[in-house]
Amino acid sequence: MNTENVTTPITIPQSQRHEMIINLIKKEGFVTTEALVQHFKVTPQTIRRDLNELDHQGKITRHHGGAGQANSSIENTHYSERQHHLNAEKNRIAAELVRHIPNNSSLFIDIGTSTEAVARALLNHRNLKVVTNNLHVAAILLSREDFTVIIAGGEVRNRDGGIIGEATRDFIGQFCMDFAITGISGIDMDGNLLDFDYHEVRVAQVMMSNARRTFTIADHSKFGRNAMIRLGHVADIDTLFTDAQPPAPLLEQIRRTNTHIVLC
Amino acid sequence: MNTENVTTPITIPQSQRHEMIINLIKKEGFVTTEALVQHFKVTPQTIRRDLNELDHQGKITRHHGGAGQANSSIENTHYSERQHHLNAEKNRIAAELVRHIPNNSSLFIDIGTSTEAVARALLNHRNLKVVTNNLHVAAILLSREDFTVIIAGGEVRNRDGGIIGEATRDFIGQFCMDFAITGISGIDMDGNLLDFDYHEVRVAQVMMSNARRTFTIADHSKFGRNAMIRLGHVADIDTLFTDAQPPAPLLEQIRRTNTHIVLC
DNA sequence: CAATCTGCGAACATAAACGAACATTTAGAG
DNA sequence: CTCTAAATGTTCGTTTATGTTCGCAGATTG
Repeated sequence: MNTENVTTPITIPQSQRHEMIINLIKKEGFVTTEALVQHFKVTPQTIRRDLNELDHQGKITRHHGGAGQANSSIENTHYSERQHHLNAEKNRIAAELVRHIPNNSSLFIDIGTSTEAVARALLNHRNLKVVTNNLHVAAILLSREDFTVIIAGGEVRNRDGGIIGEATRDFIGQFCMDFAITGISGIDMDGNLLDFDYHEVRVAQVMMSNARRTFTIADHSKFGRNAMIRLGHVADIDTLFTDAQPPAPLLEQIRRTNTHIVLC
Repeated sequence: MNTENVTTPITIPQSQRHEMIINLIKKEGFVTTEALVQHFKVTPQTIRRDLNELDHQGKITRHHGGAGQANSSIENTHYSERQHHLNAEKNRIAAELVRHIPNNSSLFIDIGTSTEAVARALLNHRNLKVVTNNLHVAAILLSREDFTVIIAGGEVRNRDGGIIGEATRDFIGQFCMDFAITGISGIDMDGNLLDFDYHEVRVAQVMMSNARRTFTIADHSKFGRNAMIRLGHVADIDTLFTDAQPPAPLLEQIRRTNTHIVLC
Protein backbone atom coordinates (compact mmCIF):
# COMPACT_ATOMS: atom_id res chain seq x y z
CA MET A 1 0.00 0.00 0.00
CA ASN A 2 2.83 2.33 0.78
CA THR A 3 3.93 2.41 -2.78
CA GLU A 4 0.61 3.88 -3.79
CA ASN A 5 1.07 6.83 -1.55
CA VAL A 6 2.94 8.57 -4.28
CA THR A 7 -0.25 8.93 -6.26
CA THR A 8 -2.19 10.16 -3.22
CA PRO A 9 -0.24 12.97 -1.66
CA ILE A 10 -2.65 13.60 1.16
CA THR A 11 -0.51 16.39 2.43
CA ILE A 12 -2.82 17.97 4.93
CA PRO A 13 -1.81 21.53 5.61
CA GLN A 14 -1.04 22.51 9.14
CA SER A 15 -3.98 24.81 9.62
CA GLN A 16 -6.41 22.16 8.47
CA ARG A 17 -4.76 19.55 10.65
CA HIS A 18 -5.10 21.83 13.64
CA GLU A 19 -8.78 22.23 12.96
CA MET A 20 -9.22 18.48 12.62
CA ILE A 21 -7.41 17.89 15.87
CA ILE A 22 -9.70 20.30 17.67
CA ASN A 23 -12.77 18.64 16.21
CA LEU A 24 -11.46 15.20 17.12
CA ILE A 25 -10.91 16.28 20.70
CA LYS A 26 -14.31 17.88 20.86
CA LYS A 27 -15.90 14.67 19.69
CA GLU A 28 -13.82 12.12 21.59
CA GLY A 29 -12.95 14.22 24.59
CA PHE A 30 -9.39 12.99 24.47
CA VAL A 31 -6.87 11.81 21.90
CA THR A 32 -3.48 10.26 22.39
CA THR A 33 -0.45 11.52 20.56
CA GLU A 34 0.01 8.09 19.08
CA ALA A 35 -3.51 8.08 17.65
CA LEU A 36 -2.90 11.40 15.94
CA VAL A 37 0.40 10.16 14.60
CA GLN A 38 -1.31 7.23 12.93
CA HIS A 39 -4.25 9.31 11.81
CA PHE A 40 -2.23 12.01 10.07
CA LYS A 41 0.79 9.88 9.16
CA VAL A 42 3.24 12.34 10.62
CA THR A 43 5.90 12.05 13.29
CA PRO A 44 5.16 12.40 17.00
CA GLN A 45 7.27 15.53 17.10
CA THR A 46 4.97 17.28 14.64
CA ILE A 47 1.93 16.30 16.66
CA ARG A 48 3.57 17.61 19.79
CA ARG A 49 4.23 20.90 18.11
CA ASP A 50 0.60 21.05 17.02
CA LEU A 51 -0.70 20.24 20.47
CA ASN A 52 1.61 22.71 22.16
CA GLU A 53 0.51 25.49 19.88
CA LEU A 54 -3.20 24.72 20.29
CA ASP A 55 -2.75 24.52 24.02
CA HIS A 56 -0.96 27.84 24.02
CA GLN A 57 -3.91 29.29 22.14
CA GLY A 58 -6.17 27.93 24.83
CA LYS A 59 -8.10 25.73 22.42
CA ILE A 60 -7.19 22.39 23.98
CA THR A 61 -5.49 21.17 27.11
CA ARG A 62 -2.22 19.31 26.77
CA HIS A 63 -1.60 16.19 28.81
CA HIS A 64 1.19 13.71 29.00
CA GLY A 65 0.47 11.26 26.20
CA GLY A 66 -2.13 13.33 24.40
CA ALA A 67 -4.53 16.17 24.81
CA GLY A 68 -8.07 16.79 26.00
CA GLN A 69 -10.79 19.37 25.86
CA ALA A 70 -9.86 22.86 26.82
CA ASN A 71 -10.69 24.23 30.10
CA SER A 72 -14.41 23.50 29.88
CA SER A 73 -13.91 23.11 33.56
CA ILE A 74 -17.25 24.46 34.60
CA GLU A 75 -16.91 21.61 37.01
CA ASN A 76 -16.22 21.71 40.68
CA THR A 77 -14.20 24.15 42.69
CA HIS A 78 -14.81 27.76 41.91
CA TYR A 79 -11.64 29.10 40.41
CA SER A 80 -9.96 28.51 43.73
CA GLU A 81 -6.94 26.40 43.01
CA ARG A 82 -6.32 25.72 39.36
CA GLN A 83 -3.42 27.64 37.91
CA HIS A 84 -4.60 27.49 34.33
CA HIS A 85 -1.43 28.74 32.84
CA LEU A 86 -3.40 31.62 31.43
CA ASN A 87 -4.27 32.58 34.96
CA ALA A 88 -0.78 33.79 35.69
CA GLU A 89 -0.92 36.00 32.62
CA LYS A 90 -4.32 37.36 33.59
CA ASN A 91 -3.10 38.27 37.03
CA ARG A 92 -0.06 39.99 35.61
CA ILE A 93 -2.18 42.00 33.20
CA ALA A 94 -4.66 42.83 35.96
CA ALA A 95 -1.85 44.06 38.21
CA GLU A 96 -0.75 46.45 35.51
CA LEU A 97 -4.28 47.58 34.69
CA VAL A 98 -5.12 48.64 38.22
CA ARG A 99 -2.09 50.90 38.26
CA HIS A 100 -4.00 53.07 35.80
CA ILE A 101 -6.99 53.40 38.11
CA PRO A 102 -6.78 56.05 40.84
CA ASN A 103 -8.37 55.77 44.25
CA ASN A 104 -11.82 57.29 44.75
CA SER A 105 -12.87 56.51 41.18
CA SER A 106 -15.98 54.76 39.92
CA LEU A 107 -15.97 51.68 37.70
CA PHE A 108 -18.08 49.32 35.69
CA ILE A 109 -16.73 45.77 35.83
CA ASP A 110 -18.05 43.30 33.28
CA ILE A 111 -18.38 39.52 33.19
CA GLY A 112 -15.30 37.38 32.68
CA THR A 113 -12.49 35.63 34.48
CA SER A 114 -10.10 38.36 33.39
CA THR A 115 -12.21 41.01 35.04
CA GLU A 116 -12.35 38.91 38.19
CA ALA A 117 -8.58 39.03 38.26
CA VAL A 118 -8.87 42.80 38.04
CA ALA A 119 -11.31 42.82 40.95
CA ARG A 120 -8.85 40.93 43.11
CA ALA A 121 -6.06 43.29 42.10
CA LEU A 122 -8.25 46.25 43.05
CA LEU A 123 -8.48 45.15 46.67
CA ASN A 124 -5.53 47.37 47.55
CA HIS A 125 -7.26 50.48 46.26
CA ARG A 126 -9.33 52.78 48.43
CA ASN A 127 -12.82 54.09 48.27
CA LEU A 128 -13.98 52.75 44.92
CA LYS A 129 -17.53 52.73 43.59
CA VAL A 130 -18.20 49.68 41.46
CA VAL A 131 -21.19 48.69 39.36
CA THR A 132 -21.01 45.11 38.13
CA ASN A 133 -23.08 42.32 36.66
CA ASN A 134 -20.65 39.70 37.88
CA LEU A 135 -21.53 37.98 41.12
CA HIS A 136 -17.96 36.90 41.79
CA VAL A 137 -16.66 40.42 41.33
CA ALA A 138 -19.22 41.69 43.82
CA ALA A 139 -18.28 39.00 46.33
CA ILE A 140 -14.58 39.77 45.96
CA LEU A 141 -14.97 43.51 46.40
CA LEU A 142 -17.34 43.21 49.36
CA SER A 143 -14.45 42.48 51.66
CA ARG A 144 -13.39 46.11 51.42
CA GLU A 145 -15.63 48.14 53.67
CA ASP A 146 -14.84 51.44 51.99
CA PHE A 147 -15.98 50.20 48.59
CA THR A 148 -19.50 50.79 47.34
CA VAL A 149 -20.64 47.75 45.37
CA ILE A 150 -23.75 47.86 43.23
CA ILE A 151 -24.90 44.72 41.52
CA ALA A 152 -27.36 44.35 38.67
CA GLY A 153 -30.42 42.18 39.22
CA GLY A 154 -31.55 39.19 37.21
CA GLU A 155 -30.95 35.53 36.66
CA VAL A 156 -27.44 34.46 37.57
CA ARG A 157 -25.64 32.15 35.15
CA ASN A 158 -24.33 29.07 36.90
CA ARG A 159 -21.41 28.94 34.53
CA ASP A 160 -19.66 32.12 35.55
CA GLY A 161 -21.86 34.09 37.94
CA GLY A 162 -22.76 36.53 35.18
CA ILE A 163 -26.03 38.46 35.20
CA ILE A 164 -27.42 39.45 31.82
CA GLY A 165 -30.60 40.38 30.06
CA GLU A 166 -32.84 43.32 29.26
CA ALA A 167 -33.32 44.37 32.86
CA THR A 168 -29.60 44.19 33.48
CA ARG A 169 -28.90 46.48 30.56
CA ASP A 170 -31.41 49.04 31.75
CA PHE A 171 -30.05 48.83 35.26
CA ILE A 172 -26.49 49.41 34.11
CA GLY A 173 -27.69 52.28 31.93
CA GLN A 174 -28.67 54.24 35.04
CA PHE A 175 -25.04 54.80 35.92
CA CYS A 176 -22.24 56.87 34.49
CA MET A 177 -18.79 55.90 35.74
CA ASP A 178 -15.17 56.89 35.28
CA PHE A 179 -13.99 53.56 33.91
CA ALA A 180 -15.40 50.48 32.22
CA ILE A 181 -13.37 47.30 32.70
CA THR A 182 -14.31 44.68 30.14
CA GLY A 183 -12.94 41.42 28.88
CA ILE A 184 -13.42 40.10 25.39
CA SER A 185 -13.68 36.65 23.79
CA GLY A 186 -11.76 37.47 20.64
CA ILE A 187 -10.28 40.18 18.45
CA ASP A 188 -10.05 39.58 14.74
CA MET A 189 -7.38 41.00 12.48
CA ASP A 190 -9.54 43.95 11.50
CA GLY A 191 -9.73 45.04 15.11
CA ASN A 192 -13.29 43.91 15.73
CA LEU A 193 -14.08 43.01 19.32
CA LEU A 194 -15.99 39.72 19.32
CA ASP A 195 -17.98 37.74 21.82
CA PHE A 196 -20.28 34.73 21.93
CA ASP A 197 -23.32 35.94 23.79
CA TYR A 198 -25.63 38.59 22.40
CA HIS A 199 -27.05 39.72 25.72
CA GLU A 200 -23.61 39.86 27.27
CA VAL A 201 -22.47 42.09 24.44
CA ARG A 202 -25.38 44.46 24.87
CA VAL A 203 -24.53 44.97 28.52
CA ALA A 204 -20.86 45.55 27.73
CA GLN A 205 -21.79 48.12 25.10
CA VAL A 206 -23.85 50.08 27.59
CA MET A 207 -20.97 50.01 30.06
CA MET A 208 -18.56 51.30 27.44
CA SER A 209 -20.81 54.12 26.28
CA ASN A 210 -21.58 55.18 29.85
CA ALA A 211 -17.95 55.27 30.98
CA ARG A 212 -15.50 58.11 30.48
CA ARG A 213 -12.70 55.67 29.69
CA THR A 214 -12.75 52.02 28.67
CA PHE A 215 -10.05 49.54 29.66
CA THR A 216 -10.18 46.16 27.95
CA ILE A 217 -8.14 43.16 29.00
CA ALA A 218 -7.24 40.44 26.49
CA ASP A 219 -4.56 37.80 26.82
CA HIS A 220 -2.71 36.53 23.78
CA SER A 221 -5.14 33.65 23.19
CA LYS A 222 -7.77 36.17 22.14
CA PHE A 223 -5.90 37.49 19.09
CA GLY A 224 -7.35 36.13 15.89
CA ARG A 225 -9.92 34.13 17.76
CA ASN A 226 -13.30 34.23 16.13
CA ALA A 227 -16.66 34.67 17.79
CA MET A 228 -20.09 35.38 16.44
CA ILE A 229 -21.18 38.65 17.96
CA ARG A 230 -19.52 41.96 17.25
CA LEU A 231 -19.18 44.04 20.37
CA GLY A 232 -17.35 46.97 18.83
CA HIS A 233 -13.96 47.97 17.49
CA VAL A 234 -10.63 48.54 19.18
CA ALA A 235 -11.09 52.19 18.26
CA ASP A 236 -13.96 52.26 20.76
CA ILE A 237 -11.74 51.48 23.70
CA ASP A 238 -9.16 53.69 25.32
CA THR A 239 -6.56 51.20 26.41
CA LEU A 240 -6.02 47.53 25.57
CA PHE A 241 -4.11 45.57 28.20
CA THR A 242 -2.48 42.39 26.98
CA ASP A 243 0.49 40.11 27.62
CA ALA A 244 1.92 39.71 24.14
CA GLN A 245 2.51 41.70 21.00
CA PRO A 246 -0.59 41.36 18.79
CA PRO A 247 -0.10 39.95 15.27
CA ALA A 248 1.13 42.51 12.77
CA PRO A 249 -2.16 43.17 10.95
CA LEU A 250 -4.01 43.78 14.18
CA LEU A 251 -1.22 45.95 15.51
CA GLU A 252 -1.44 48.02 12.35
CA GLN A 253 -5.18 48.47 12.90
CA ILE A 254 -4.62 49.61 16.45
CA ARG A 255 -1.90 52.05 15.44
CA ARG A 256 -4.40 53.78 13.18
CA THR A 257 -6.59 54.63 16.15
CA ASN A 258 -6.09 56.61 19.32
CA THR A 259 -6.22 53.40 21.31
CA HIS A 260 -3.30 52.79 23.64
CA ILE A 261 -1.90 49.34 24.07
CA VAL A 262 -0.11 48.22 27.22
CA LEU A 263 2.06 45.10 27.22
CA CYS A 264 2.52 43.45 30.60
CA MET B 1 -23.78 3.76 29.30
CA ASN B 2 -21.34 1.33 27.76
CA THR B 3 -20.37 -1.73 29.67
CA GLU B 4 -17.19 -1.51 31.62
CA ASN B 5 -15.96 -5.01 30.99
CA VAL B 6 -13.82 -3.91 28.12
CA THR B 7 -10.48 -5.56 27.71
CA THR B 8 -8.34 -2.63 26.77
CA PRO B 9 -5.07 -3.60 25.19
CA ILE B 10 -4.25 0.07 24.90
CA THR B 11 -2.96 1.87 27.92
CA ILE B 12 -5.20 4.61 29.26
CA PRO B 13 -3.28 7.84 29.73
CA GLN B 14 -2.92 9.22 33.18
CA SER B 15 -5.07 12.26 32.62
CA GLN B 16 -7.94 10.13 31.36
CA ARG B 17 -7.59 7.71 34.21
CA HIS B 18 -7.72 10.56 36.69
CA GLU B 19 -10.90 11.85 35.16
CA MET B 20 -12.45 8.39 35.19
CA ILE B 21 -11.52 7.90 38.82
CA ILE B 22 -13.22 11.16 39.74
CA ASN B 23 -16.35 10.17 37.86
CA LEU B 24 -16.36 6.73 39.43
CA ILE B 25 -16.13 8.23 42.89
CA LYS B 26 -18.84 10.73 42.08
CA LYS B 27 -21.11 7.89 41.01
CA GLU B 28 -20.27 5.26 43.59
CA GLY B 29 -19.33 7.52 46.47
CA PHE B 30 -16.36 5.38 47.31
CA VAL B 31 -13.94 3.09 45.49
CA THR B 32 -11.33 0.74 46.86
CA THR B 33 -7.79 0.73 45.61
CA GLU B 34 -8.17 -2.90 44.66
CA ALA B 35 -11.22 -2.16 42.51
CA LEU B 36 -9.33 0.52 40.62
CA VAL B 37 -6.37 -1.80 40.18
CA GLN B 38 -8.57 -4.38 38.51
CA HIS B 39 -10.50 -1.80 36.55
CA PHE B 40 -7.49 -0.10 35.03
CA LYS B 41 -5.15 -3.10 35.03
CA VAL B 42 -2.35 -1.22 36.72
CA THR B 43 -0.41 -1.80 39.92
CA PRO B 44 -1.68 -0.63 43.31
CA GLN B 45 1.25 1.73 43.57
CA THR B 46 0.08 3.61 40.47
CA ILE B 47 -3.42 3.88 41.85
CA ARG B 48 -2.07 5.19 45.12
CA ARG B 49 -0.10 7.82 43.30
CA ASP B 50 -3.24 8.81 41.38
CA LEU B 51 -5.34 9.03 44.50
CA ASN B 52 -2.72 11.00 46.38
CA GLU B 53 -2.48 13.53 43.60
CA LEU B 54 -6.24 13.92 43.21
CA ASP B 55 -6.59 14.27 46.94
CA HIS B 56 -3.90 16.90 46.93
CA GLN B 57 -5.88 18.76 44.27
CA GLY B 58 -8.91 18.61 46.52
CA LYS B 59 -10.95 16.61 44.03
CA ILE B 60 -11.37 13.51 46.17
CA THR B 61 -10.68 12.49 49.73
CA ARG B 62 -8.15 9.77 50.36
CA HIS B 63 -8.99 6.99 52.81
CA HIS B 64 -7.26 3.85 53.89
CA GLY B 65 -7.99 1.26 51.24
CA GLY B 66 -9.49 3.65 48.72
CA ALA B 67 -10.93 7.11 48.26
CA GLY B 68 -14.26 8.91 48.52
CA GLN B 69 -15.93 12.13 47.54
CA ALA B 70 -14.28 15.38 48.42
CA ASN B 71 -15.91 17.31 51.21
CA SER B 72 -18.41 19.20 49.14
CA SER B 73 -16.40 22.13 47.97
CA ILE B 74 -18.19 25.13 49.36
CA GLU B 75 -18.05 24.07 52.97
CA ASN B 76 -14.40 24.71 53.57
CA THR B 77 -13.63 27.44 51.14
CA HIS B 78 -14.79 30.95 51.51
CA TYR B 79 -16.54 30.91 54.83
CA SER B 80 -13.67 31.77 57.03
CA GLU B 81 -15.00 35.22 57.49
CA ARG B 82 -18.50 34.68 58.73
CA GLN B 83 -19.58 35.16 62.27
CA HIS B 84 -19.80 31.91 64.12
CA HIS B 85 -22.41 33.04 66.56
CA LEU B 86 -24.63 30.06 67.34
CA ASN B 87 -23.51 28.50 64.11
CA ALA B 88 -24.12 24.93 65.23
CA GLU B 89 -27.69 25.75 66.22
CA LYS B 90 -28.37 27.53 62.98
CA ASN B 91 -27.09 24.62 60.96
CA ARG B 92 -29.20 22.18 62.94
CA ILE B 93 -32.33 24.25 62.43
CA ALA B 94 -31.51 24.71 58.76
CA ALA B 95 -31.08 20.97 58.30
CA GLU B 96 -34.56 20.42 59.69
CA LEU B 97 -36.11 23.25 57.70
CA VAL B 98 -34.95 21.95 54.33
CA ARG B 99 -36.65 18.63 55.05
CA HIS B 100 -39.93 20.51 54.64
CA ILE B 101 -38.96 21.79 51.19
CA PRO B 102 -39.50 19.42 48.28
CA ASN B 103 -37.36 19.26 45.18
CA ASN B 104 -38.46 21.31 42.17
CA SER B 105 -39.95 24.04 44.31
CA SER B 106 -39.40 27.80 44.18
CA LEU B 107 -38.19 29.92 47.08
CA PHE B 108 -37.52 33.42 48.29
CA ILE B 109 -34.49 33.54 50.56
CA ASP B 110 -34.02 36.68 52.64
CA ILE B 111 -31.01 38.37 54.20
CA GLY B 112 -29.40 36.87 57.29
CA THR B 113 -26.83 34.39 58.48
CA SER B 114 -29.57 31.95 59.37
CA THR B 115 -30.88 31.95 55.84
CA GLU B 116 -27.37 31.39 54.56
CA ALA B 117 -27.26 28.25 56.64
CA VAL B 118 -30.48 27.21 54.92
CA ALA B 119 -28.91 27.84 51.53
CA ARG B 120 -26.01 25.56 52.35
CA ALA B 121 -28.38 22.89 53.59
CA LEU B 122 -30.33 23.15 50.33
CA LEU B 123 -27.34 22.10 48.26
CA ASN B 124 -28.49 18.50 48.37
CA HIS B 125 -31.85 19.37 46.86
CA ARG B 126 -32.56 19.24 43.17
CA ASN B 127 -33.89 21.67 40.65
CA LEU B 128 -34.79 24.62 42.85
CA LYS B 129 -35.68 28.12 41.72
CA VAL B 130 -34.48 30.74 44.14
CA VAL B 131 -35.01 34.50 44.27
CA THR B 132 -32.82 36.22 46.82
CA ASN B 133 -31.48 39.59 47.85
CA ASN B 134 -28.53 38.03 49.63
CA LEU B 135 -25.29 37.88 47.70
CA HIS B 136 -23.89 35.06 49.79
CA VAL B 137 -26.96 32.92 49.28
CA ALA B 138 -26.65 33.40 45.53
CA ALA B 139 -22.96 32.48 45.61
CA ILE B 140 -23.65 29.35 47.64
CA LEU B 141 -26.46 28.11 45.41
CA LEU B 142 -24.58 28.80 42.19
CA SER B 143 -22.53 25.67 42.63
CA ARG B 144 -25.60 23.61 41.78
CA GLU B 145 -26.03 23.63 38.04
CA ASP B 146 -29.65 22.59 38.15
CA PHE B 147 -30.67 25.51 40.35
CA THR B 148 -32.01 28.73 38.90
CA VAL B 149 -30.74 31.65 40.94
CA ILE B 150 -32.20 35.12 40.53
CA ILE B 151 -30.67 37.98 42.44
CA ALA B 152 -32.13 41.41 43.09
CA GLY B 153 -30.17 44.42 41.94
CA GLY B 154 -28.96 47.34 43.99
CA GLU B 155 -26.28 48.43 46.39
CA VAL B 156 -24.73 45.57 48.29
CA ARG B 157 -24.18 46.04 51.99
CA ASN B 158 -20.60 45.29 52.96
CA ARG B 159 -21.73 44.07 56.32
CA ASP B 160 -23.69 41.02 55.20
CA GLY B 161 -23.99 40.99 51.42
CA GLY B 162 -27.61 42.09 51.63
CA ILE B 163 -29.31 44.06 48.87
CA ILE B 164 -32.13 46.37 49.92
CA GLY B 165 -34.05 49.42 48.85
CA GLU B 166 -37.00 50.55 46.78
CA ALA B 167 -35.79 48.92 43.59
CA THR B 168 -35.12 45.68 45.40
CA ARG B 169 -38.63 45.60 46.78
CA ASP B 170 -40.12 46.17 43.35
CA PHE B 171 -37.87 43.53 41.85
CA ILE B 172 -38.86 40.96 44.45
CA GLY B 173 -42.50 41.88 43.93
CA GLN B 174 -42.35 40.55 40.38
CA PHE B 175 -42.12 37.00 41.63
CA CYS B 176 -44.52 34.61 43.29
CA MET B 177 -42.89 31.57 44.86
CA ASP B 178 -43.79 28.46 46.81
CA PHE B 179 -41.83 29.32 49.93
CA ALA B 180 -40.35 32.36 51.65
CA ILE B 181 -37.40 31.66 53.93
CA THR B 182 -36.79 34.55 56.31
CA GLY B 183 -34.84 35.22 59.43
CA ILE B 184 -35.81 37.66 62.13
CA SER B 185 -33.97 39.84 64.62
CA GLY B 186 -36.41 39.43 67.49
CA ILE B 187 -39.82 38.20 68.58
CA ASP B 188 -41.51 39.89 71.51
CA MET B 189 -43.88 38.19 73.93
CA ASP B 190 -46.93 39.32 71.98
CA GLY B 191 -45.70 37.48 68.92
CA ASN B 192 -44.56 40.52 66.99
CA LEU B 193 -41.76 39.90 64.51
CA LEU B 194 -39.18 42.67 64.89
CA ASP B 195 -36.18 43.90 62.96
CA PHE B 196 -33.76 46.82 62.90
CA ASP B 197 -33.78 48.00 59.32
CA TYR B 198 -36.85 49.54 57.74
CA HIS B 199 -35.88 48.77 54.14
CA GLU B 200 -34.96 45.23 55.01
CA VAL B 201 -38.37 44.76 56.61
CA ARG B 202 -40.17 46.05 53.56
CA VAL B 203 -38.43 43.52 51.36
CA ALA B 204 -39.20 40.68 53.76
CA GLN B 205 -42.87 41.69 53.84
CA VAL B 206 -43.09 41.51 50.07
CA MET B 207 -41.48 38.08 50.10
CA MET B 208 -43.96 36.81 52.69
CA SER B 209 -46.99 38.17 50.89
CA ASN B 210 -45.83 36.76 47.54
CA ALA B 211 -45.08 33.27 48.84
CA ARG B 212 -47.58 30.46 49.30
CA ARG B 213 -45.94 29.44 52.56
CA THR B 214 -43.56 31.26 54.89
CA PHE B 215 -40.84 29.52 56.89
CA THR B 216 -39.11 31.64 59.50
CA ILE B 217 -35.97 30.59 61.30
CA ALA B 218 -35.18 31.98 64.75
CA ASP B 219 -32.74 30.61 67.29
CA HIS B 220 -33.43 30.95 71.01
CA SER B 221 -31.49 34.23 71.30
CA LYS B 222 -34.29 35.95 69.37
CA PHE B 223 -37.06 35.29 71.91
CA GLY B 224 -37.96 38.42 73.84
CA ARG B 225 -35.33 40.45 71.99
CA ASN B 226 -36.56 43.90 71.09
CA ALA B 227 -36.06 45.74 67.85
CA MET B 228 -37.55 48.89 66.45
CA ILE B 229 -39.34 47.89 63.30
CA ARG B 230 -42.36 45.65 63.24
CA LEU B 231 -42.21 43.20 60.37
CA GLY B 232 -45.40 41.32 61.16
CA HIS B 233 -46.83 38.79 63.54
CA VAL B 234 -46.19 35.11 64.08
CA ALA B 235 -49.71 34.57 62.79
CA ASP B 236 -48.43 35.73 59.38
CA ILE B 237 -45.99 32.87 59.04
CA ASP B 238 -46.72 29.22 58.43
CA THR B 239 -43.92 27.53 60.33
CA LEU B 240 -41.43 28.80 62.87
CA PHE B 241 -38.22 26.78 63.09
CA THR B 242 -36.26 27.17 66.30
CA ASP B 243 -33.90 25.29 68.60
CA ALA B 244 -35.58 25.82 71.97
CA GLN B 245 -39.01 26.00 73.51
CA PRO B 246 -40.16 29.64 73.38
CA PRO B 247 -41.06 31.34 76.68
CA ALA B 248 -44.54 30.52 77.92
CA PRO B 249 -46.28 33.81 76.99
CA LEU B 250 -44.95 33.65 73.45
CA LEU B 251 -45.82 29.99 73.16
CA GLU B 252 -49.34 30.83 74.24
CA GLN B 253 -49.55 33.48 71.51
CA ILE B 254 -48.38 31.02 68.91
CA ARG B 255 -50.84 28.35 70.06
CA ARG B 256 -53.67 30.75 69.33
CA THR B 257 -52.71 30.91 65.65
CA ASN B 258 -52.45 28.35 62.89
CA THR B 259 -48.69 28.72 62.94
CA HIS B 260 -46.71 25.52 63.34
CA ILE B 261 -43.60 25.45 65.44
CA VAL B 262 -40.77 22.98 64.86
CA LEU B 263 -38.12 22.36 67.51
CA CYS B 264 -34.80 21.06 66.24
C1' DC C 1 2.84 -11.04 73.74
C1' DA C 2 4.40 -12.60 68.98
C1' DA C 3 3.21 -13.85 64.24
C1' DT C 4 0.95 -12.53 60.33
C1' DC C 5 -1.57 -9.89 57.07
C1' DT C 6 -2.64 -5.74 54.56
C1' DG C 7 -2.21 -1.32 52.88
C1' DC C 8 1.07 2.21 52.48
C1' DG C 9 5.13 4.95 50.98
C1' DA C 10 10.12 5.41 49.62
C1' DA C 11 13.65 4.20 46.52
C1' DC C 12 15.14 2.48 42.38
C1' DA C 13 14.72 0.72 37.40
C1' DT C 14 12.74 0.96 32.91
C1' DA C 15 10.19 2.30 29.02
C1' DA C 16 7.62 5.82 26.97
C1' DA C 17 6.93 10.59 26.07
C1' DC C 18 8.96 14.87 25.77
C1' DG C 19 11.67 19.16 24.17
C1' DA C 20 15.68 21.26 21.92
C1' DA C 21 18.72 21.51 18.27
C1' DC C 22 19.72 20.48 13.78
C1' DA C 23 18.73 18.53 9.02
C1' DT C 24 15.62 18.02 5.37
C1' DT C 25 11.67 18.90 2.65
C1' DT C 26 8.06 21.80 0.83
C1' DA C 27 5.62 26.13 -0.66
C1' DG C 28 5.68 30.30 -2.49
C1' DA C 29 8.00 34.72 -4.15
C1' DG C 30 11.19 36.87 -7.11
C1' DC D 1 14.89 28.69 -12.40
C1' DT D 2 16.85 30.12 -7.50
C1' DC D 3 16.13 31.69 -2.97
C1' DT D 4 13.91 31.94 1.44
C1' DA D 5 10.84 30.83 5.13
C1' DA D 6 7.89 27.70 7.11
C1' DA D 7 6.81 23.02 8.04
C1' DT D 8 8.33 18.59 9.00
C1' DG D 9 11.62 14.85 9.99
C1' DT D 10 15.67 13.15 12.82
C1' DT D 11 18.55 12.62 16.67
C1' DC D 12 19.59 12.71 21.40
C1' DG D 13 19.57 13.93 26.17
C1' DT D 14 15.92 14.76 29.75
C1' DT D 15 11.58 14.18 32.07
C1' DT D 16 7.52 11.53 33.29
C1' DA D 17 4.74 7.51 34.22
C1' DT D 18 4.77 3.08 35.71
C1' DG D 19 6.40 -1.24 37.64
C1' DT D 20 9.19 -3.54 41.20
C1' DT D 21 11.15 -4.28 45.56
C1' DC D 22 11.44 -3.57 50.33
C1' DG D 23 10.64 -1.80 54.89
C1' DC D 24 7.13 0.35 58.03
C1' DA D 25 2.77 0.83 60.68
C1' DG D 26 -1.65 -0.62 62.19
C1' DA D 27 -4.97 -4.42 62.60
C1' DT D 28 -6.07 -9.20 63.33
C1' DT D 29 -5.18 -13.63 65.18
C1' DG D 30 -2.88 -17.40 67.62
